[in-house]
Amino acid sequence: MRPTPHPRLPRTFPLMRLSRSFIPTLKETPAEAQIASHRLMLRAGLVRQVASGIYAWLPAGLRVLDNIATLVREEQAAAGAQEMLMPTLQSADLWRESGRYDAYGPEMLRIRDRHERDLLYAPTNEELITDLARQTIKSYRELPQMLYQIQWKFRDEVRPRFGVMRGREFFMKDGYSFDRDYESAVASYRRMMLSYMRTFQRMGVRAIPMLADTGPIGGELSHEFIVLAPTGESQVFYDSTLEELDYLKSDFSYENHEDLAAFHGLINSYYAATEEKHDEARWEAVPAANRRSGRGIEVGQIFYFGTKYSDKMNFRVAGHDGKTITPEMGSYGIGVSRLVGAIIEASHDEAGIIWPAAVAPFRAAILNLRVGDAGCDRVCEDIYAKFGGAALLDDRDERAGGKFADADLMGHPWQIIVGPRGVAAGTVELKNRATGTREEVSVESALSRVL
RNA sequence: CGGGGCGUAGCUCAGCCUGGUAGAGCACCUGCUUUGGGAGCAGGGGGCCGGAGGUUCGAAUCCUCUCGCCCCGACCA
Repeated sequence: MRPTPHPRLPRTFPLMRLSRSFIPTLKETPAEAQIASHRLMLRAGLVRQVASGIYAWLPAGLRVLDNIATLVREEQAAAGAQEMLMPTLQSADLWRESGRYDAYGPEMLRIRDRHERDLLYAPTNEELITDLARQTIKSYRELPQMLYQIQWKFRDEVRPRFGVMRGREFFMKDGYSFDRDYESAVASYRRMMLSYMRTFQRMGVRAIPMLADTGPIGGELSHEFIVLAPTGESQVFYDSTLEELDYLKSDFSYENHEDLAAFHGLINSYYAATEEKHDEARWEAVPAANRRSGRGIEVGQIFYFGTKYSDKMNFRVAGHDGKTITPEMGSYGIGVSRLVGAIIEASHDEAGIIWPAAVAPFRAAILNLRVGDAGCDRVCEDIYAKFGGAALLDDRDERAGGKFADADLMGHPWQIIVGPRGVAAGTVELKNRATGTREEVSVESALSRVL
């Protein structure tokens, strides 16, 4: 049988038979993992730690990473952002221009090549993107521009922890806007914010936008997007209405400035703040039933920073009247690898992960409870072929209990359980991981429910 | 970077105090029995006891140094 591409994945995977797969699940919890998502990622065979804060992504984990990245790409495209790819290793000279080479501190990983030139492993890319923009963009008529990449970054954290959520190497979408003036920059900012809300909603997590500290620039043009997780870096407070808003059904247009302003106003009309910006008086004004508080992990952040980099790096273009103007910039991040951990923190139980369908490595697991039984094998292969790579077939010569436990652990949204009893009756059992519901259904009905 | 802890089989750990040449459970391999929520019996493979140096007739065990990992704090896309 020829490999079939996963319908949603940019990568082509081979068919996934568990008996032939590299998905090393662990019955026991590795000693180094303390929190749920870290434990479950190791146990479900998604990642293996290579060094402190650095992980190898195994086949199932890579699928999740890809699914998240695909959702990000689709929503970035919808908002008009263009994807590109920047190098991880960069010359220190660019960073000396902005002054950040010295300002950044020991979190920046510095490297020296054979010619004794200073390099660094980029933790973010304002310098590089500004350099590319200034080489190319000469007129206000070439603005606005919205560019992004999804690339590995490195921050040499003093103390990496919580697995992939606070690692040193991380996979992140970083985007940058260039605009001719403040008004246009604000529209770019709001456009990204709307795109973020749609992106997170499609992933099956509710990331709450919170006003972040904007430093000397001020205004309401920096937000952090936070998912509740016990291991979060800050205490957060918000109005639960922010969990209910449906941005996918809303018809805010990316092109219409009034729509964008209305959207921004809607978000800011509900209370949401981290510990540092918490305001007791405003909190008291939130209806008691709507108050939500807890630890929160940041999965995205956006900010407008005006001409901070364009000015320092001498990025100028010709304006409408022929005079020189300095483009206004913003930057926009989504922690793709961090989201894998954050989603698990938000969606798991005693038995394992509960994947939201949009990011699950496999839509379903097909459990063959009696490998070698002609009927079971035939039904399983039939179902499996129809999934075209989107399902995982557990064809291992294992006991039923072990298959159930692994399927629960790996968190597939659906389990299609094929046993001799059902096969004789022409049915399979369909289990929903999230609700735990199991029902006897025909093969056709199982397929139509899951596919 | 301050404080604490841990490195022994793929995983979880015992052994270390009181030195005598390496263990358990799970996993893995073979056979038989079993077969719908991590089976049973029998047999088997697998460890430079993180690394280096020292003390000793003898070191997983004692001493020194070193590397790695984890936890608390400060920090944190």
